[in-house]
Amino acid sequence: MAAARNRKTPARKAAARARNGRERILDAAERLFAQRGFYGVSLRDITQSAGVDVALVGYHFGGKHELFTAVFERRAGVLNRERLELLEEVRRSARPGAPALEAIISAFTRPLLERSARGGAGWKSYFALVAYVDNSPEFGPQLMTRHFDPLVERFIAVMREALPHCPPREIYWGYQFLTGALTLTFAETGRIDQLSGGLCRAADLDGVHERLAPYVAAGLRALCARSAPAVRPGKRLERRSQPRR
Amino acid sequence: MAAARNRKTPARKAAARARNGRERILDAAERLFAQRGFYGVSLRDITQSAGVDVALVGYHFGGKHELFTAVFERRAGVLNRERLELLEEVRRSARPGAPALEAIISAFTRPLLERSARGGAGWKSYFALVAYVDNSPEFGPQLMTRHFDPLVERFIAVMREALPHCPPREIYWGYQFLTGALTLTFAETGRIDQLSGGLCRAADLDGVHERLAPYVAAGLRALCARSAPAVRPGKRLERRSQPRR
DNA sequence: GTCTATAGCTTGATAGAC
DNA sequence: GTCTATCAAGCTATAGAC
Repeated sequence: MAAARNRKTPARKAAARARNGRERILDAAERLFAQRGFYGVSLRDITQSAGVDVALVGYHFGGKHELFTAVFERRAGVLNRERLELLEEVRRSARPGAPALEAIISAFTRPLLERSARGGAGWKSYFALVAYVDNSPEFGPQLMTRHFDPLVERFIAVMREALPHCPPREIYWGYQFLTGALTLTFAETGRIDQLSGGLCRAADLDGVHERLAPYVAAGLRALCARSAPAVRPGKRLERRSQPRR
Repeated sequence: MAAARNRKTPARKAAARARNGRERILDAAERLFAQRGFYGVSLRDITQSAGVDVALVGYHFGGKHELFTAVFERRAGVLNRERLELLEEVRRSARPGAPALEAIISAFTRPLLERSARGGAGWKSYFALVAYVDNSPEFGPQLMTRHFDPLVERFIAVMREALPHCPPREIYWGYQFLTGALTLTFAETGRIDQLSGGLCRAADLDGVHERLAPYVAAGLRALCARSAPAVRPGKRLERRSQPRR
């Protein structure tokens, strides 16, 4: 046990091989689930693509559902840690005031778009899978809620600081519109390429990143203004002064 | 042939039964495909739920893929006709100027949200199915493009009239964000209910309707302002005058 | 138009050898 | 940890009776 630290003992070799087998199944599953959803892929498709035997899925994960969950969980932690750090950084550098809405939204989206653009094929697939899950009545409520909502709550809390006079309800709606726009982007169906005659490319995630924050920030401000007209200092607010029609 | 107009001849009875069988398959397929996607549902699930035999699918539609397409096509026509009418109405009442952005967006979304809210269970399922298809790398590019993009092009053309100084590229991106927000809304996964602690309800489509147009309009204007700073009359535009940082 | 019956595959899971 | 072998169940599609 004390002998070789950096030589591959049989135990270490076995462990390495195990990790490889397991990871290769996860990689293949990630890619295929992202393309055709949970039911559109068989365990045989996955293990064949991974170059291992079907029975390994049972050994490593239990069953198909557990494999799906494992794929979804694998990258969620890394992602959320970074996003939380970024959020705290944005808060710190804005002190003692509240951060700008654009900075908050950018901290929310940048780690995702950055990885989808330059993190490699695995990350690209992962986000397409998130798009699938987020829009699925079957998996969305369970998986998104469990793995992303704790983080989302933090972001929304900071958004409320940035929009102190805005009813929280408006911020939740604004967040839902944001996440819808974001997940459709991740799906990268290429529809916008065709629609725009090549003027926009679905794969241009940098383009999305620079546009999404101003778009969403302006949208949120419009929702707030709509439900809580700005109170001008020095003038007491007049309620119910809107025209009837 | 000339005899009974309002009595059910054998031929009429058979035709009625046929339409019922066919329509019942379509209804059941619509509901189930919306819940679990194309691969998550078997023809047996569908025909059992419709109370007919599996073989009828082959007779009426050919195969599973054709059934899926038929479900998707069935309501697209009605929808697009109404939306086009609404768009023309909005244009007419704005003449000789261009319509307000909010009015254009509302004409785009209202027929959808209205039917999803009050059109019955079939329509509700249909829009959840659209959410599935729009986010699917497999079906989206084909079905959305074919059945909705011709209409979308009309809407975008009018948006360009409403934003004459905005680069078309920005309008396409703005549209993609709109459609992402809209389709996630249709999926009605209930995630926002839980996230907001009941403050917002996914099923509150009237709430979405009144918020989506101002949100998207403000977002679009922000995108335009960003790339083409407003030219104030009486002052020639200064290009590249933005601060470096 | 509708059903029965069935052909021919593929599916997820698992017992057991190595 | 990995594979071989096998299972019962479910799948789509279709030929043919009514």
